[in-house]
Amino acid sequence: MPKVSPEHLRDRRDAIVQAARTVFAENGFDGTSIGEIARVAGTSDGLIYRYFNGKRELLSATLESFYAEIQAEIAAAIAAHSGYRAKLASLIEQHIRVFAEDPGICRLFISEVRNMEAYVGSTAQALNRSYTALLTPILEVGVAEGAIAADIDRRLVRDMLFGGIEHIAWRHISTGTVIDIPKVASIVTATFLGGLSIL
Amino acid sequence: MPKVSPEHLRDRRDAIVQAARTVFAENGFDGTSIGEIARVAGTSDGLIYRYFNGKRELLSATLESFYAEIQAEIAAAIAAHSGYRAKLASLIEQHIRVFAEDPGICRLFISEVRNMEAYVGSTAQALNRSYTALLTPILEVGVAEGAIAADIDRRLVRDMLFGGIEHIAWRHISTGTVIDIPKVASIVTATFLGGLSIL
Amino acid sequence: MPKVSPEHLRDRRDAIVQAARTVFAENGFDGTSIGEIARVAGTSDGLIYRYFNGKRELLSATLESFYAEIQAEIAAAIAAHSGYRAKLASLIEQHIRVFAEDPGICRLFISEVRNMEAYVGSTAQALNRSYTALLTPILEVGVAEGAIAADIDRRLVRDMLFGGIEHIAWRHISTGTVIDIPKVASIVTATFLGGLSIL
Amino acid sequence: MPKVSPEHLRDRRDAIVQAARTVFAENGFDGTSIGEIARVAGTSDGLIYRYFNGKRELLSATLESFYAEIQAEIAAAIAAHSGYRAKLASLIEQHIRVFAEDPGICRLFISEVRNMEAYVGSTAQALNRSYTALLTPILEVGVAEGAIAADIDRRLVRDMLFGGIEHIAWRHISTGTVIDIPKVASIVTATFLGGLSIL
DNA sequence: AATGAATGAGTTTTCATTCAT
DNA sequence: AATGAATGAAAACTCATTCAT
Repeated sequence: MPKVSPEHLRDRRDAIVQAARTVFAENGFDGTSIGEIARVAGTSDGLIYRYFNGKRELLSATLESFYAEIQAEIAAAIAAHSGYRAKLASLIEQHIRVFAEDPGICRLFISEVRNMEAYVGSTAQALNRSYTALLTPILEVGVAEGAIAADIDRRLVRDMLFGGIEHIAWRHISTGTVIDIPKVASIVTATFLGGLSIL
Repeated sequence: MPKVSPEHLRDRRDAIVQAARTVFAENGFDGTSIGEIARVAGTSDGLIYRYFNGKRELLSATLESFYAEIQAEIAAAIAAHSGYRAKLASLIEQHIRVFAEDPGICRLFISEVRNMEAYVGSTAQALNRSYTALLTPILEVGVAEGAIAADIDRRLVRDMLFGGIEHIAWRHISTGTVIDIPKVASIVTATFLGGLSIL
Repeated sequence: MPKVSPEHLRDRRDAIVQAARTVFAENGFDGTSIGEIARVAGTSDGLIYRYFNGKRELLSATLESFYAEIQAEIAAAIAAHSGYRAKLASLIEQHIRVFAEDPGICRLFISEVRNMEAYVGSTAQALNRSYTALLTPILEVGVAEGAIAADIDRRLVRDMLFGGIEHIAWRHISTGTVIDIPKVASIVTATFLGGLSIL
Repeated sequence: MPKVSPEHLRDRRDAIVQAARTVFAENGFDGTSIGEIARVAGTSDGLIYRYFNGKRELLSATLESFYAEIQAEIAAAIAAHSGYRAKLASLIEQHIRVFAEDPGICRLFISEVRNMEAYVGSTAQALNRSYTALLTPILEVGVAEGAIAADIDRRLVRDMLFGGIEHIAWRHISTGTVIDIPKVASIVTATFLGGLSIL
């Protein structure tokens, strides 16, 4: 008979992850101390080590939580549209929105995650793969529609698209200018639609 | 009559910058200690502070050295071609090459520099701006040729292009796969040529 | 239910302050390293920063502990006598005794505290003010008794008295000669009684 | 045949001492770096070590220069008056003036010199002794005049007088209030005249 | 004589992590 | 399960001093 209910444990864990997300986003990985996270989460330093095997693992969990949150959301948005063009437009707009609305995580991802010692094979990488893989079925629809060449390099497109958006978002974050999401989304969409099309 | 020849000073400085470039590239900014750089440069910790006002300034100098090295090179490559399409293809190929050939700096730039507290207005930003600005005149040629719409958002294109390439390069770096530069360059070029074209 | 008893915490803190008192007194503020204090206190460097926000604050705590110790003692001695002359004599003798018996702190106070960047408004200043203020009511008694002019500059007297004693004590400390407390006290007392008297 | 004239050497030395005086007075002993003194003196770090065997010795030279400057001055002022009372008044006023006009050195002396490891037997001590010894002949005049008891403890009086003035001056320095020299001097003088007198 | 580059020891401070309670 | 005291290993940075030039 556990003194503490599983729900309680789950809540504790969530509280820690939530706190970590806030603080990591604000100060970056190296700029964040476990103590600060504990303070924000309302727990003790030590407890964090019961739930996570160190700072790095907590970062993974943080990103996992972030991706879990956005991925379903974006998948739904894509599913709500039909046709290659509309789906692509939807993905681009949603993705820009995510970066624009949570610059902290955006920054965290850019500056820390890619750098993770063991990025290859890491949870973070898997999550990112899974996330960017949202693009693949859209491309398949495009191929099926005959709008895109069948032999297109899917991963290359993925990189171009997400990398481009990342830079755009980052520029706005770092200069502090507001991003006009629909407008930017439509330009990016048009560029890629044009670039990928079979003439 | 200086006691130590200017060449000597210059060499020392270069050695430090070179060492910093290596170590920063390997371990990132926070992951690098001045002591490690000193060790690699064959100097003492203290001396580094004679040449640079702290770690941050050393990072700036490192990036400066990197950009100085590549910028002229790429500018020359672009100048060697005429016509919007050829120039753009040249820029893209050269840029991919840079990232592919110096993954360490690539990673450093991605993971640290963007994050610099004072990125806006920093040396690093200025250098990067100056570097990516290589694209602008090419776009102007495209506009002049009537291939690109005159009201195109230059900065957006810049972000899309360099961001996309960064991601492509990063994927190869992080997965350890060799990048087929000419092939990737041609795909990227084709995509952008298509995407930017006035139909 | 704290994991560590409050007594333990208190003891730790006291041990650190005690150690600091010893080492500061021996080597002065700048001449003392946190590491040395930690060694003497039997703790680690890091722990000291849990109890005090840096070296300066530890110095404050050290002086606080010192003043707390002597002030009540001297106040009691003064209260035990009646009449302006007897009270003044008592204060002077006790003060000389303090300096003579704890030359280290005496030296610390003279050489470091006065110099504290933010002496004005600092804890140290407040403590010292509170301590030297022991003289004021005695002077009031003297005025009431008609022995001292009512318009006497109390602060000036305070400075003359405590400054004079400080020098006397210091000379003995620095030359290593034993101070004959009753004798010196009686001379100083006589001088001030004479000097302050209304003829 | 020296390339550099003795005058030049002397000037160099003086420039260094002068610079040291300024900087030490401003920042204290530990707060001053040789480099800073060299910068102010317009020389190199290394040269200072040709003239002085280290920082400590430079401090000694600095104080020596200071005392040499004021001692003759005060001695002259005393000699200009006759009679025990007038001479004492003159000494007190001049001494207060010195402290009030050069708070930096005052602070330096208080905070650093007394603390010198080898204070006893040090140059600094000798200088201070020689300086405060200006009081002794005045007391002898007082004894000769029958105004002061012959068996008075000269050193005790010395300490009381100079210590008292030091505190008064320090209070004004640290609180930033202007000291009314003639007024303070007259009060101090009156107090000591009263206190030392044979009734 | 003069320089100032070079050293390297020393300092304060921070923090991930552990573990007794 | 939870705490938070305790550790100890860095790490950035400073500076007195030396010495080649």
